[in-house]
Amino acid sequence: MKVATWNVNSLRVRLDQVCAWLEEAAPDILAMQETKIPDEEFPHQAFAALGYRSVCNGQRAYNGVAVASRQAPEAIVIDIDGFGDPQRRVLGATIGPLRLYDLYVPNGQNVESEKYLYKLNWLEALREHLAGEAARHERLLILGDFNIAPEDRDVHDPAAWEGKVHCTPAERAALARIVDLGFDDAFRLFDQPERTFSWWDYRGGAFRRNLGLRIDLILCSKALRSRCRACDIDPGPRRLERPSDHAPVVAEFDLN
DNA sequence: ATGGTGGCGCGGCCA
Repeated sequence: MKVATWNVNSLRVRLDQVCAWLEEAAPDILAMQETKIPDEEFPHQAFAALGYRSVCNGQRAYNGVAVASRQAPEAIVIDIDGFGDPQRRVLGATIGPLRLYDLYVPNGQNVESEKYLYKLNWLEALREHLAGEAARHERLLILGDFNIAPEDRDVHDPAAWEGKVHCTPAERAALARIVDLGFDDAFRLFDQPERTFSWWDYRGGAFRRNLGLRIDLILCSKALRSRCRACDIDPGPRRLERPSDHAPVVAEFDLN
C-alpha cells in the first residue's frame, strides 16, 4: 500500500499536476494540504475519473485539506477535539486497514507573532487528540505539512535558520511529544541522501540551489513501522512549470 | 536590496 502527502498550494491551480502525478505514481492514498477550496467547489469528479474516492475539509483562499483514496474513507473527523478552530487543517479517516490523519500544521509566521502561539497551542491540542486515536488504532498514520523541520539535518542552512520559525526548540519539542505517543518518522527508517528536502521557497531560485527544508512528514505507528518498506520524496513535480513549493512524500507499507 | 515569488482576489494577507 502506497501512501503519499503533498502540499499542493491551491488544488484549483494544481489539479492537472495532481491528476498527472496520481496516474504516474499510483498511490493508494494521497493526503493533500493547502487546497484553498471550499467543500462545495471541490473537484470530486476529477478524482473519481481516476478511480479515487475523495473527502475534503476546505475553505476559500486559505488552508484546506483533502484525501483521495482507492478505498472509501470512513469515520471522518474534521476537527481537533476540544479545540475550536475556524481554520480547516485536519482530516482524519479510516481507509481500509489504516487510520489516517492528514494535517496542515499552522505556519507560525515568526516567533514574535500571535500565529506562533497559535501553532504551539494547536500542536498541544493535536497531541491530546492523537493520544486518544493511538489508544484505539494500532495502524495509525499521521501525515502532512508539519511546518517543522525535525532536526538540523532537515535544514539546508541550520545556522541561518537557528531560532527561526520551523526550527525553534519549542516547535521541535512539540513535534517530539507527538512522535513520543508511539510514532516513527518513516523517512528516517531508511538510509537517505544528505540534503533531501520537501519544500523550497519560490524566491531566489531556492529549488535550483536546493535551499530547502524537510517539513512534510509521514509518521507511522509502531505496528506500521515494521511494515514500512520505503519512504521517499519525489522532486519531479517541483521541477514543473508553475509548481507547488512542496514536493510529494511517499511511503510504502506491506499490509498483506 | 528589510527585498525576493506565488495564490487569492483586487488591497492586503498569508506562506
